[in-house]
Amino acid sequence: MTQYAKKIWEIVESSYSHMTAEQIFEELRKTYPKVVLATVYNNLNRLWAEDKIRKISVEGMPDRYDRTRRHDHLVCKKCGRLLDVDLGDLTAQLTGKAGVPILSYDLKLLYVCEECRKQSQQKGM
Amino acid sequence: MTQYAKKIWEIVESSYSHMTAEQIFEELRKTYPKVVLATVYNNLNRLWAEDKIRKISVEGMPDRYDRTRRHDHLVCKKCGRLLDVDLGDLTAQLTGKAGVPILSYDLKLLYVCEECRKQSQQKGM
DNA sequence: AATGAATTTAGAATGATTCTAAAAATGGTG
DNA sequence: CACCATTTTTAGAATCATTCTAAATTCATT
Repeated sequence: MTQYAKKIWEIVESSYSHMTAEQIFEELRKTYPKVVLATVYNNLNRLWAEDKIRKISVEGMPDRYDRTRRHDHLVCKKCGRLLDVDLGDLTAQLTGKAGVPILSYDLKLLYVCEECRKQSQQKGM
Repeated sequence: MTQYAKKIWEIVESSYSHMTAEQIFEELRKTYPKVVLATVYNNLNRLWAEDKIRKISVEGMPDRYDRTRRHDHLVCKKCGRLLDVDLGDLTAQLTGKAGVPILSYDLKLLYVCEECRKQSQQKGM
Protein backbone atom coordinates (compact mmCIF):
# COMPACT_ATOMS: atom_id res chain seq x y z
CA MET A 1 0.00 0.00 0.00
CA THR A 2 1.20 3.45 -0.86
CA GLN A 3 1.27 6.25 1.67
CA TYR A 4 -1.95 7.63 0.25
CA ALA A 5 -3.79 4.32 0.31
CA LYS A 6 -2.66 3.73 3.84
CA LYS A 7 -3.76 7.12 5.12
CA ILE A 8 -7.06 6.97 3.28
CA TRP A 9 -7.72 3.56 4.72
CA GLU A 10 -6.93 4.87 8.19
CA ILE A 11 -9.26 7.81 7.76
CA VAL A 12 -12.14 5.62 6.68
CA GLU A 13 -11.51 2.87 9.16
CA SER A 14 -11.31 5.21 12.12
CA SER A 15 -14.28 7.33 11.19
CA TYR A 16 -17.81 6.83 12.31
CA SER A 17 -19.19 9.57 10.15
CA HIS A 18 -19.75 7.95 6.75
CA MET A 19 -17.58 10.36 4.83
CA THR A 20 -17.90 11.24 1.16
CA ALA A 21 -14.90 11.16 -1.18
CA GLU A 22 -14.78 14.93 -0.93
CA GLN A 23 -14.64 14.89 2.86
CA ILE A 24 -11.96 12.21 2.85
CA PHE A 25 -10.04 14.37 0.40
CA GLU A 26 -10.23 17.35 2.76
CA GLU A 27 -9.06 15.22 5.64
CA LEU A 28 -6.21 13.73 3.62
CA ARG A 29 -5.04 17.18 2.59
CA LYS A 30 -4.24 18.00 6.19
CA THR A 31 -1.45 15.43 5.92
CA TYR A 32 -0.68 15.64 2.19
CA PRO A 33 -1.60 19.12 0.98
CA LYS A 34 -0.68 18.41 -2.62
CA VAL A 35 -2.82 15.34 -3.16
CA VAL A 36 -5.51 15.44 -5.79
CA LEU A 37 -9.13 14.33 -5.69
CA ALA A 38 -8.69 11.71 -8.41
CA THR A 39 -6.16 9.96 -6.22
CA VAL A 40 -8.72 9.71 -3.48
CA TYR A 41 -11.19 8.13 -5.90
CA ASN A 42 -8.55 5.78 -7.24
CA ASN A 43 -7.66 4.57 -3.80
CA LEU A 44 -11.20 4.38 -2.52
CA ASN A 45 -12.14 2.23 -5.48
CA ARG A 46 -9.13 0.05 -5.04
CA LEU A 47 -9.67 -0.39 -1.32
CA TRP A 48 -13.31 -1.14 -1.93
CA ALA A 49 -12.57 -3.74 -4.60
CA GLU A 50 -10.18 -5.39 -2.15
CA ASP A 51 -12.88 -5.38 0.55
CA LYS A 52 -10.81 -3.16 2.80
CA ILE A 53 -13.56 -0.55 3.11
CA ARG A 54 -17.30 -0.42 2.56
CA LYS A 55 -19.16 1.82 0.19
CA ILE A 56 -22.66 2.97 0.97
CA SER A 57 -24.95 4.47 -1.60
CA VAL A 58 -28.08 6.30 -0.60
CA GLU A 59 -30.38 7.51 -3.33
CA GLY A 60 -29.53 10.99 -4.49
CA MET A 61 -26.42 11.42 -2.38
CA PRO A 62 -22.75 10.98 -3.19
CA ASP A 63 -21.37 7.61 -2.18
CA ARG A 64 -20.08 7.36 1.35
CA TYR A 65 -17.35 5.19 2.77
CA ASP A 66 -17.38 3.20 5.93
CA ARG A 67 -15.26 0.90 8.05
CA THR A 68 -15.71 -2.80 7.38
CA ARG A 69 -16.62 -3.95 10.85
CA ARG A 70 -20.07 -5.45 10.49
CA HIS A 71 -22.94 -3.14 11.30
CA ASP A 72 -26.12 -1.93 9.70
CA HIS A 73 -27.60 1.46 8.96
CA LEU A 74 -30.61 3.55 9.72
CA VAL A 75 -31.30 5.87 6.81
CA CYS A 76 -33.65 8.82 7.08
CA LYS A 77 -35.94 8.68 4.10
CA LYS A 78 -36.34 12.46 4.02
CA CYS A 79 -32.84 13.83 4.45
CA GLY A 80 -30.57 10.84 3.95
CA ARG A 81 -28.96 11.10 7.38
CA LEU A 82 -27.14 7.92 8.23
CA LEU A 83 -26.91 6.29 11.65
CA ASP A 84 -25.13 3.15 12.72
CA VAL A 85 -27.14 0.36 14.24
CA ASP A 86 -26.19 -3.20 14.98
CA LEU A 87 -28.79 -5.81 14.25
CA GLY A 88 -26.56 -8.79 14.74
CA ASP A 89 -25.08 -11.08 12.16
CA LEU A 90 -27.73 -12.44 9.84
CA THR A 91 -25.33 -14.14 7.44
CA ALA A 92 -26.21 -17.66 8.48
CA GLN A 93 -29.93 -16.97 8.41
CA LEU A 94 -29.75 -15.36 4.96
CA THR A 95 -27.29 -17.66 3.23
CA GLY A 96 -29.57 -20.64 3.52
CA LYS A 97 -32.54 -18.92 1.95
CA ALA A 98 -30.58 -17.23 -0.81
CA GLY A 99 -29.30 -20.43 -2.34
CA VAL A 100 -25.98 -18.98 -3.48
CA PRO A 101 -22.80 -18.18 -1.58
CA ILE A 102 -23.08 -14.71 -0.08
CA LEU A 103 -20.02 -12.48 0.27
CA SER A 104 -21.73 -10.07 2.57
CA TYR A 105 -24.91 -8.14 2.85
CA ASP A 106 -26.03 -4.60 3.13
CA LEU A 107 -29.01 -3.79 5.29
CA LYS A 108 -30.56 -0.34 5.43
CA LEU A 109 -33.52 0.43 7.64
CA LEU A 110 -35.57 3.36 6.47
CA TYR A 111 -37.06 5.69 9.02
CA VAL A 112 -37.70 9.39 9.52
CA CYS A 113 -35.22 11.08 11.79
CA GLU A 114 -36.18 13.27 14.74
CA GLU A 115 -35.53 16.54 12.91
CA CYS A 116 -37.42 15.62 9.79
CA ARG A 117 -40.34 14.44 11.88
CA LYS A 118 -40.46 17.80 13.64
CA GLN A 119 -40.25 19.66 10.36
CA SER A 120 -43.09 17.82 8.73
CA GLN A 121 -45.24 18.28 11.82
CA GLN A 122 -44.70 22.02 11.67
CA LYS A 123 -45.72 22.08 8.07
CA GLY A 124 -48.69 19.91 8.92
CA MET A 125 -47.70 17.09 6.59
CA MET B 1 -52.34 11.10 -10.94
CA THR B 2 -51.63 12.45 -14.38
CA GLN B 3 -51.52 10.24 -17.43
CA TYR B 4 -47.73 10.22 -17.29
CA ALA B 5 -47.55 9.35 -13.63
CA LYS B 6 -50.04 6.58 -14.12
CA LYS B 7 -48.23 5.04 -17.05
CA ILE B 8 -44.85 5.33 -15.41
CA TRP B 9 -46.22 3.70 -12.31
CA GLU B 10 -47.63 0.88 -14.42
CA ILE B 11 -44.33 0.37 -16.20
CA VAL B 12 -42.42 0.12 -12.97
CA GLU B 13 -44.98 -1.93 -11.12
CA SER B 14 -45.27 -4.49 -13.88
CA SER B 15 -41.59 -4.84 -14.57
CA TYR B 16 -39.25 -7.32 -13.04
CA SER B 17 -36.19 -5.88 -14.66
CA HIS B 18 -35.12 -3.03 -12.36
CA MET B 19 -35.24 -0.35 -14.99
CA THR B 20 -33.27 2.86 -15.02
CA ALA B 21 -34.94 6.24 -15.61
CA GLU B 22 -33.61 6.13 -19.15
CA GLN B 23 -35.16 2.75 -19.84
CA ILE B 24 -38.47 3.80 -18.38
CA PHE B 25 -38.30 6.86 -20.57
CA GLU B 26 -37.83 4.70 -23.67
CA GLU B 27 -40.73 2.51 -22.67
CA LEU B 28 -42.97 5.50 -21.95
CA ARG B 29 -42.17 6.99 -25.35
CA LYS B 30 -43.86 4.07 -27.02
CA THR B 31 -47.13 5.43 -25.64
CA TYR B 32 -46.30 9.14 -25.43
CA PRO B 33 -43.69 9.91 -28.06
CA LYS B 34 -43.40 13.56 -27.10
CA VAL B 35 -42.64 13.11 -23.43
CA VAL B 36 -39.38 14.40 -22.07
CA LEU B 37 -36.82 12.80 -19.78
CA ALA B 38 -37.23 15.40 -17.03
CA THR B 39 -40.86 14.41 -16.74
CA VAL B 40 -39.83 10.85 -16.07
CA TYR B 41 -37.50 12.00 -13.31
CA ASN B 42 -40.18 14.27 -11.86
CA ASN B 43 -42.67 11.48 -11.70
CA LEU B 44 -40.27 8.85 -10.48
CA ASN B 45 -39.24 11.11 -7.65
CA ARG B 46 -42.81 11.90 -6.81
CA LEU B 47 -43.92 8.28 -6.89
CA TRP B 48 -40.96 7.33 -4.79
CA ALA B 49 -41.64 10.03 -2.20
CA GLU B 50 -45.21 8.74 -1.99
CA ASP B 51 -43.96 5.17 -1.52
CA LYS B 52 -45.61 4.02 -4.70
CA ILE B 53 -42.38 2.66 -6.15
CA ARG B 54 -38.99 1.63 -4.82
CA LYS B 55 -35.65 3.07 -5.77
CA ILE B 56 -32.54 0.93 -5.69
CA SER B 57 -29.08 2.33 -5.77
CA VAL B 58 -26.08 0.20 -6.46
CA GLU B 59 -22.65 1.78 -6.26
CA GLY B 60 -21.53 3.21 -9.55
CA MET B 61 -24.75 2.58 -11.44
CA PRO B 62 -27.69 4.81 -12.24
CA ASP B 63 -30.58 4.40 -9.83
CA ARG B 64 -33.08 1.73 -10.73
CA TYR B 65 -36.77 1.51 -9.96
CA ASP B 66 -38.73 -1.41 -8.73
CA ARG B 67 -42.22 -2.51 -7.77
CA THR B 68 -43.08 -2.16 -4.10
CA ARG B 69 -44.07 -5.72 -3.37
CA ARG B 70 -41.67 -6.83 -0.69
CA HIS B 71 -38.63 -8.71 -1.89
CA ASP B 72 -34.89 -8.53 -1.56
CA HIS B 73 -31.99 -8.39 -3.96
CA LEU B 74 -28.91 -10.26 -4.91
CA VAL B 75 -26.31 -7.86 -6.24
CA CYS B 76 -23.25 -9.02 -8.11
CA LYS B 77 -20.29 -7.24 -6.62
CA LYS B 78 -18.37 -7.27 -9.90
CA CYS B 79 -20.92 -6.21 -12.51
CA GLY B 80 -23.85 -4.88 -10.52
CA ARG B 81 -26.34 -7.34 -11.99
CA LEU B 82 -29.49 -7.42 -9.89
CA LEU B 83 -31.59 -10.46 -9.11
CA ASP B 84 -34.77 -10.78 -7.10
CA VAL B 85 -34.77 -13.04 -4.10
CA ASP B 86 -37.30 -13.39 -1.33
CA LEU B 87 -35.91 -13.83 2.12
CA GLY B 88 -39.17 -13.43 3.94
CA ASP B 89 -40.39 -10.51 5.97
CA LEU B 90 -37.88 -9.49 8.59
CA THR B 91 -39.70 -6.37 9.72
CA ALA B 92 -40.78 -7.73 13.06
CA GLN B 93 -37.36 -9.15 13.78
CA LEU B 94 -35.60 -5.91 12.87
CA THR B 95 -37.95 -3.37 14.38
CA GLY B 96 -37.38 -4.63 17.89
CA LYS B 97 -33.61 -4.36 17.67
CA ALA B 98 -33.56 -1.01 15.93
CA GLY B 99 -35.37 0.86 18.67
CA VAL B 100 -37.13 3.29 16.34
CA PRO B 101 -40.17 2.88 14.09
CA ILE B 102 -39.08 1.45 10.75
CA LEU B 103 -40.85 2.41 7.56
CA SER B 104 -39.27 -0.35 5.56
CA TYR B 105 -35.92 -1.87 4.90
CA ASP B 106 -33.65 -2.54 2.03
CA LEU B 107 -31.62 -5.71 1.99
CA LYS B 108 -28.95 -6.41 -0.60
CA LEU B 109 -26.99 -9.62 -0.62
CA LEU B 110 -23.65 -9.35 -2.32
CA TYR B 111 -22.40 -12.23 -4.37
CA VAL B 112 -20.52 -12.90 -7.59
CA CYS B 113 -22.73 -13.92 -10.46
CA GLU B 114 -22.13 -16.96 -12.64
CA GLU B 115 -20.67 -14.96 -15.53
CA CYS B 116 -18.31 -12.92 -13.43
CA ARG B 117 -17.14 -16.04 -11.66
CA LYS B 118 -16.29 -17.64 -15.00
CA GLN B 119 -14.51 -14.54 -16.19
CA SER B 120 -12.29 -14.23 -13.16
CA GLN B 121 -11.43 -17.92 -13.35
CA GLN B 122 -10.30 -17.51 -16.93
CA LYS B 123 -8.08 -14.63 -15.99
CA GLY B 124 -6.78 -16.61 -13.05
CA MET B 125 -7.95 -14.13 -10.47
C1' DA C 1 21.18 2.23 -12.68
C1' DA C 2 17.78 -0.05 -15.50
C1' DT C 3 13.38 -2.16 -16.33
C1' DG C 4 8.68 -2.59 -16.00
C1' DA C 5 4.56 -2.08 -13.27
C1' DA C 6 1.66 0.67 -10.46
C1' DT C 7 0.30 5.10 -8.91
C1' DT C 8 -0.40 9.96 -9.26
C1' DT C 9 -1.49 14.08 -11.59
C1' DA C 10 -4.06 17.77 -14.24
C1' DG C 11 -7.59 18.59 -16.53
C1' DA C 12 -10.99 17.36 -19.71
C1' DA C 13 -14.98 14.49 -20.29
C1' DT C 14 -18.93 11.86 -19.06
C1' DG C 15 -23.27 10.77 -17.34
C1' DA C 16 -27.02 11.01 -14.22
C1' DT C 17 -29.82 14.06 -12.28
C1' DT C 18 -31.60 18.60 -10.99
C1' DC C 19 -32.74 23.26 -11.83
C1' DT C 20 -34.97 27.32 -14.05
C1' DA C 21 -38.41 29.81 -15.97
C1' DA C 22 -41.95 29.74 -19.02
C1' DA C 23 -45.92 27.23 -21.05
C1' DA C 24 -49.53 23.97 -20.59
C1' DA C 25 -52.67 21.10 -18.20
C1' DT C 26 -55.57 20.22 -14.33
C1' DG C 27 -58.93 20.90 -10.68
C1' DG C 28 -62.11 22.89 -8.20
C1' DT C 29 -65.58 26.92 -7.40
C1' DG C 30 -68.98 30.07 -8.28
C1' DC D 1 -68.71 27.42 -18.57
C1' DA D 2 -65.29 30.82 -16.94
C1' DC D 3 -61.99 31.94 -13.59
C1' DC D 4 -58.16 31.32 -10.65
C1' DA D 5 -54.78 28.74 -8.24
C1' DT D 6 -52.06 24.83 -8.25
C1' DT D 7 -49.58 21.26 -10.37
C1' DT D 8 -47.21 19.35 -14.09
C1' DT D 9 -44.60 19.55 -18.24
C1' DT D 10 -41.17 21.30 -21.20
C1' DA D 11 -36.54 22.73 -23.16
C1' DG D 12 -32.43 23.40 -22.24
C1' DA D 13 -28.89 24.85 -19.34
C1' DA D 14 -26.47 23.71 -15.18
C1' DT D 15 -24.63 20.94 -11.52
C1' DC D 16 -22.30 17.47 -9.33
C1' DA D 17 -20.03 13.17 -8.60
C1' DT D 18 -17.16 10.36 -10.78
C1' DT D 19 -14.25 8.52 -14.48
C1' DC D 20 -11.08 8.90 -18.16
C1' DT D 21 -6.77 10.11 -20.67
C1' DA D 22 -2.18 10.57 -21.30
C1' DA D 23 1.87 12.06 -19.40
C1' DA D 24 4.79 12.25 -15.31
C1' DT D 25 6.28 10.20 -11.20
C1' DT D 26 7.13 6.71 -7.91
C1' DC D 27 8.03 2.04 -6.62
C1' DA D 28 9.91 -2.57 -6.60
C1' DT D 29 13.13 -5.70 -8.34
C1' DT D 30 16.98 -6.86 -10.61
